[in-house]
Amino acid sequence: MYSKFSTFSRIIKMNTKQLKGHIGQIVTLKGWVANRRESKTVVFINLRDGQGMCQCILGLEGLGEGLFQTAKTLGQESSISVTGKVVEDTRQFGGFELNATDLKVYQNAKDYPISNKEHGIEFLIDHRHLWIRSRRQWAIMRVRNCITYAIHNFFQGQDFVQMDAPIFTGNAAEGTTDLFETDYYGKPAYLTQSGQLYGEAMALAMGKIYTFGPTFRAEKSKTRRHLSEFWMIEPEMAFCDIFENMDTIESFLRSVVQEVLEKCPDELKILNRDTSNLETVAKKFPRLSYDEAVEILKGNQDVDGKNTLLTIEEDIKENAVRIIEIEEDIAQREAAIAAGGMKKGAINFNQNKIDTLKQELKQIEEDQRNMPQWLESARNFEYGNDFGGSDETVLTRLFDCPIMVYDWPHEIKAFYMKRNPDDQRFARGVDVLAPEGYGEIVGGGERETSEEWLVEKINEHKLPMDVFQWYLDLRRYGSVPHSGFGLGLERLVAWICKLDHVRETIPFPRYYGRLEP
RNA sequence: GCCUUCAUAGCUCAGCUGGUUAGAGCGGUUGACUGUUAAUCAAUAGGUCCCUGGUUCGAGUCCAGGUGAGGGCGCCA
Repeated sequence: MYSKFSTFSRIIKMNTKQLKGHIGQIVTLKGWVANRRESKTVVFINLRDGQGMCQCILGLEGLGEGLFQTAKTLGQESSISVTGKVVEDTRQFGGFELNATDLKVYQNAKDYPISNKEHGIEFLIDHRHLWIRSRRQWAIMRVRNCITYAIHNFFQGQDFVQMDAPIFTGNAAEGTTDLFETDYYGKPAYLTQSGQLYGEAMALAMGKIYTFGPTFRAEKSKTRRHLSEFWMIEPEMAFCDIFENMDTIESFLRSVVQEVLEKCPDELKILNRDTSNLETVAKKFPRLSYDEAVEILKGNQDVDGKNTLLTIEEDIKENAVRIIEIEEDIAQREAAIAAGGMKKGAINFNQNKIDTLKQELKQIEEDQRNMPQWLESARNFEYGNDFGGSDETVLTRLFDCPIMVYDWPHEIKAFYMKRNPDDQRFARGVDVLAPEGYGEIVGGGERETSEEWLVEKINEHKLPMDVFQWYLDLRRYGSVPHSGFGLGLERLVAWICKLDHVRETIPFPRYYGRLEP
């Protein structure tokens, strides 16, 4: 309010999140036209400014003839500034609207490509630079931001030191996955697939550390769970065994989810997220050994009186019933439209309903094609193998919160995993599987401490010994029990927002075949 | 790499066992309407039916190959 220009002092610049407490005052909002409707003497504009939304009433009376005519021509996503009086209106998103007395147009945009109608994924991804402006994407990006903040919050609050691991690496560390090769001053270098080995070194320097950085994998995966470039959080803790590690993972995930629930209720509402499926993180996460998990997966052991295979079979039957329902619904609506005599508004409504139903139908039909294969895979699961994506979905079907699977056959885990001293068949790895079909969001474990064992494993995996000499130094000088894990940020965002694809969790996704925009 | 589904207007989709001039809704444009939430109502413009070849009197529709996309498996977070 401090201004030597008394004539300007009554006008306050602010964003749409700050309107509360300014009812009756004249304020200025700057933003973009998200939507516009008009009648003879009034134009309604949904103004978005990145913080939120506010409906602005641009009336002939308040603006005068000239500005009112301008307001009528504004296209979607025009950039404007509106001055007016703040009025409470509980019907509006945010609870307020602005009665305009002045309008400034930065640019009158024409033919904005993304309409309020539904679009296909290919079109939207091609327009990702604009798509991120839309309501749903706005909500996702804000949840992602909240999650990022909550992650730092958790670790910083527990005296972890954040470190940045190198992105260029000289060797394919774990040897398994396909890496992106680049030219590094004439030598081949690879984009990192994990900062873990460097994290271990840093943990022995700092006690507790976490990395938060990009990760690159050149896997030609075409699934809703994979990206070529994604962000991973990798904590590493000295003097920590697998059970303390699991305790940390559990309180970490619980803390992040609860912070999102607390800080992003509006965003989760926009996403139609049923938050009761997130509140379950308050419960103790079930911890299953690999052996137990296999028994449940194969249907030999029930959980709370429910059987995995029978439950999936029931899901398939329910889907079949739903398909018939949808087909009948569509047929009825199409017949009603074809019969004629329907008002245009009613036709429009039914047409939209048909579109939505068809979308749902496509999705269910796809599930129906895939689910029998999942059942087959679960039934024929061979003890000793790693779980596949579908096995994770089948296994987690019976749980409503994340579960932890630990003590895996050592042959299928990375060379640096510690053997269970009580049973040499197993390595002390742990995977966290999210509910609702999201699968593995965390992979981690306790690390091998013995130089001798590590050398044996490196040879067994046929990895080049020379590049691991620095890593073996960590076992030569003050080796201690230590553990850590890796969390896939995008998979966590996808689960918390309940998205059907990780590509919506990151501003500009990079995945097989996609490099633009 | 394997399996599977698909490609028609700017967008989302119909188009049946091959048959005259290619259909709807949304969006665009023009007009009507004091309060709308993807407003409503009327009029109007808008097409290389992904590409190449084949079958046929006749192909958006059938067949073969190609290209592009969605999804599942493998691999993984």
